[in-house]
Amino acid sequence: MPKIVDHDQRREFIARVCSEIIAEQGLEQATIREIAARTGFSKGIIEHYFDDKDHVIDMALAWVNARYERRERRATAGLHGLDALRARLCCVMPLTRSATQDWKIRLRFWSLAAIDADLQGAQSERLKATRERFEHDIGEALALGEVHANIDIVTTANLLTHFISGVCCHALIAPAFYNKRYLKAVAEEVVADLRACRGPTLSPVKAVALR
Amino acid sequence: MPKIVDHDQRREFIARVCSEIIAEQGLEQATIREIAARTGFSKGIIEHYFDDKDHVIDMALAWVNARYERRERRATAGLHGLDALRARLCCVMPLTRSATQDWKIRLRFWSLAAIDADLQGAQSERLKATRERFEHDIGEALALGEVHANIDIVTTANLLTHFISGVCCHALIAPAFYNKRYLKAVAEEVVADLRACRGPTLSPVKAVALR
Amino acid sequence: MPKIVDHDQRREFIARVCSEIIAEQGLEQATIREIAARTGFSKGIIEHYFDDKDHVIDMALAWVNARYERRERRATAGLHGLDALRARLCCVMPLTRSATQDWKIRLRFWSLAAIDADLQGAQSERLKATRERFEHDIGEALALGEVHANIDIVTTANLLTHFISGVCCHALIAPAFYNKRYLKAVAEEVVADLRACRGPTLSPVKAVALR
Amino acid sequence: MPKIVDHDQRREFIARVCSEIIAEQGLEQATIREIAARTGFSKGIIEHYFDDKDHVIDMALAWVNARYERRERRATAGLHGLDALRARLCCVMPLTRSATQDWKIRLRFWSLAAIDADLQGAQSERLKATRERFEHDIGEALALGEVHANIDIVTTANLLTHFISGVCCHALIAPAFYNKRYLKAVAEEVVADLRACRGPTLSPVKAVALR
DNA sequence: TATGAATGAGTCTTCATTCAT
DNA sequence: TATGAATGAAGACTCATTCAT
Repeated sequence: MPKIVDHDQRREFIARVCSEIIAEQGLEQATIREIAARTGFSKGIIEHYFDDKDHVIDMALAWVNARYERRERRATAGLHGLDALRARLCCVMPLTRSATQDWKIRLRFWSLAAIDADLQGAQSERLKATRERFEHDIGEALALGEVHANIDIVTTANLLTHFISGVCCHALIAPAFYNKRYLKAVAEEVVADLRACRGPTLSPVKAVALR
Repeated sequence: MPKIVDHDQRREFIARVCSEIIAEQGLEQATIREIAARTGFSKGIIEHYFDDKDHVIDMALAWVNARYERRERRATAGLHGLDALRARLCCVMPLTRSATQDWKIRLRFWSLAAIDADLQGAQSERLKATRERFEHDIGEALALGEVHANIDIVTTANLLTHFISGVCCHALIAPAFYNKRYLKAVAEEVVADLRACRGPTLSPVKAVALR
Repeated sequence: MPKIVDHDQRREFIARVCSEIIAEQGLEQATIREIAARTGFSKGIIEHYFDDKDHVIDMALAWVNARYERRERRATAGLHGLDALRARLCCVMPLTRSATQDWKIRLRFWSLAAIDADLQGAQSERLKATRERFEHDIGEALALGEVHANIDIVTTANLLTHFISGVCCHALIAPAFYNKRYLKAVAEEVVADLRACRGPTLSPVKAVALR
Repeated sequence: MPKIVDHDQRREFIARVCSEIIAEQGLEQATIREIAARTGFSKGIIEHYFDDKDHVIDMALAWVNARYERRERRATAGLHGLDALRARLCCVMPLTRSATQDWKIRLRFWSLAAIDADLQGAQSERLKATRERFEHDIGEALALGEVHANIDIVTTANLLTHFISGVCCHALIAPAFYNKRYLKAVAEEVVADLRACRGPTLSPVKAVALR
């Protein structure tokens, strides 16, 4: 019998390494050669566990998504309403190495989906899922009386996703300016504004605190 | 006697064609061969006018930016305050073919800048310039008494850039959901909210109109 | 105590599967991987029973030849003279799935032997064996008085092999034109011509029947 | 201006070299690398003149066919009837280096067509063209009174192609036995038999001469 | 006996770049 | 000024083979 190898585990390892390459060096640098070099395997072994390169990339993307969801579940466990929302925002924002990697990868696939309609479905789904988690939190907040009774949950969640995506993108391309302190303050203010029943973002009048 | 050729004009032409390739087929498809094919020039001519491929890409990006600024100047000419802001928002949003191309290209370079610190400077600068134009509009709006006297101009402009970047990204990757009607409504509501002195986005209470 | 395995039986099985791959997909598709997949064995098992891939191919060819001879023996059992010859012709012609497979494989090895003198010996031998079986039939026909007394057995057999090889090749590459009906008619006419003591093929004068 | 290169001439050169590789080493050895090595060009230059490898192979095959037709036209120029037929037979048979190369290549493509219906069309056409040239010769022979008035031209030509293909195949795989002397004798006898109005092959009674 | 993990050579292809003309 | 001929490196992928278990 040959060496016993857990295929799923081995695939997950390779997918993880691949995701790191994508995050650090870009999708184009995630070549079979580079993946082999960083995993310590030979080139041929990649084909042994995957159908082809696309399969590796797909698995890498899936692994990143799974890691994110695991992290988010852990971060929001036991929390409800605006507390859960705050945790969720902090989890998605590039405040940790993992979350930053996520955004680097996400941005690359967004840029692909923007020019390839075939890829829009998956990204669209993920966007929708994020919005629905926000809706869930806001719905709970409404039930808990944390936000104004007339709040429009779906629209608020939608606007929230826009705002968060934007600030995260900006944090990636101008990290010196939109640093972690800034992101945390944004998250806090978003929640505070929702609590004050104004909207999913900062009030321009009292937003001085952010600067 | 050599043929008289307007270097700048020819470079601009090549840069424009290159930008179209990037927007339509992606940065990776913007090969010397493809650029030569679509310009009708020979391969050698490309590097005759440019140092190397990177130079062509850089010029293409510069050309796109220049085109955008020209378009924005024209759209906001003669306008002030919130009127100028509204025009500016509609100009940046992917409501036209040009603006959509801009975003496809922008997203690709954002995804590059996210993993390459050397590229962040330029993107950061452009982000700052956008914010400052928003600040300019809001400042005028303040002077005109269109917005609340206590508004924090810089922060408001910042948040506005986040929000707009996010909604535009989403419009690119889920164009069926975040379509032009949606974008226009968002622009209108943003301006209305500012006028109502609440913030750079929709009020969750009355946001029903968007759905 | 190791599992008891009939080596020869297993080798024959693998060789047979290999021959099917060659006939259906071509020699180049007869890879270790494909053989393993279609036998249900692991890749390693193949070389456990064979020295290397060439060995498998050789055995596959031998198996095909053995199958053919078995079939021919059965088809001609109890027959003599021109009756045996007719049966032999019908047996070698691509009238059945097996015989068609034989020719597909034969043609491939002919094309190899044509450029590799090392392979000509085996093919030459097989050609000679076929000719000798034809000689045997014609010799019997002569003894039975079925053909002209002055017939040159060796030459007639030789010409017969040429003719049959040619028509079979053509049937393989233009099966719509040279179909089974055509082949059967050819076989009948060949025998009839021999009986009429003219030669191993059709008389051009009365050959209308074939059309 | 770059070095002036006649593309067609360069392509023909490469195609010819490719056809030589196929004839000498086999279709599988006709790799880009080998073609580059034997032409003296770098690998990339092949792509410069051809779309891809298949294009090279196609051109090589076309070149071989064109060379054959040129040779046949030259060999039969000014000849008619059985004289033309004799010349044609001697031209197609592997009596020269070129004709032998033709058959090595032909055999390989026959072996491909045998398992790939998509390739049968072209081979079928070529077979038909050969048969029609034979028909033409026999038709002339008929008009000249060289053959029996009742001869069935189409069938005779068909049988002739079968016979010739067979003997040529055999000459390729058993060249020691079916050597040039043998082939020439076969050609002579075929013509003699036709003239004697028996059939497109040797009479078994007097065929002793061949041995 | 049997498995399949692992390797590395070889395939086609694409591409940026150099340079002679 | 302009062309495109030519090169070589790097990409994904396939495969026979070796070998530890």
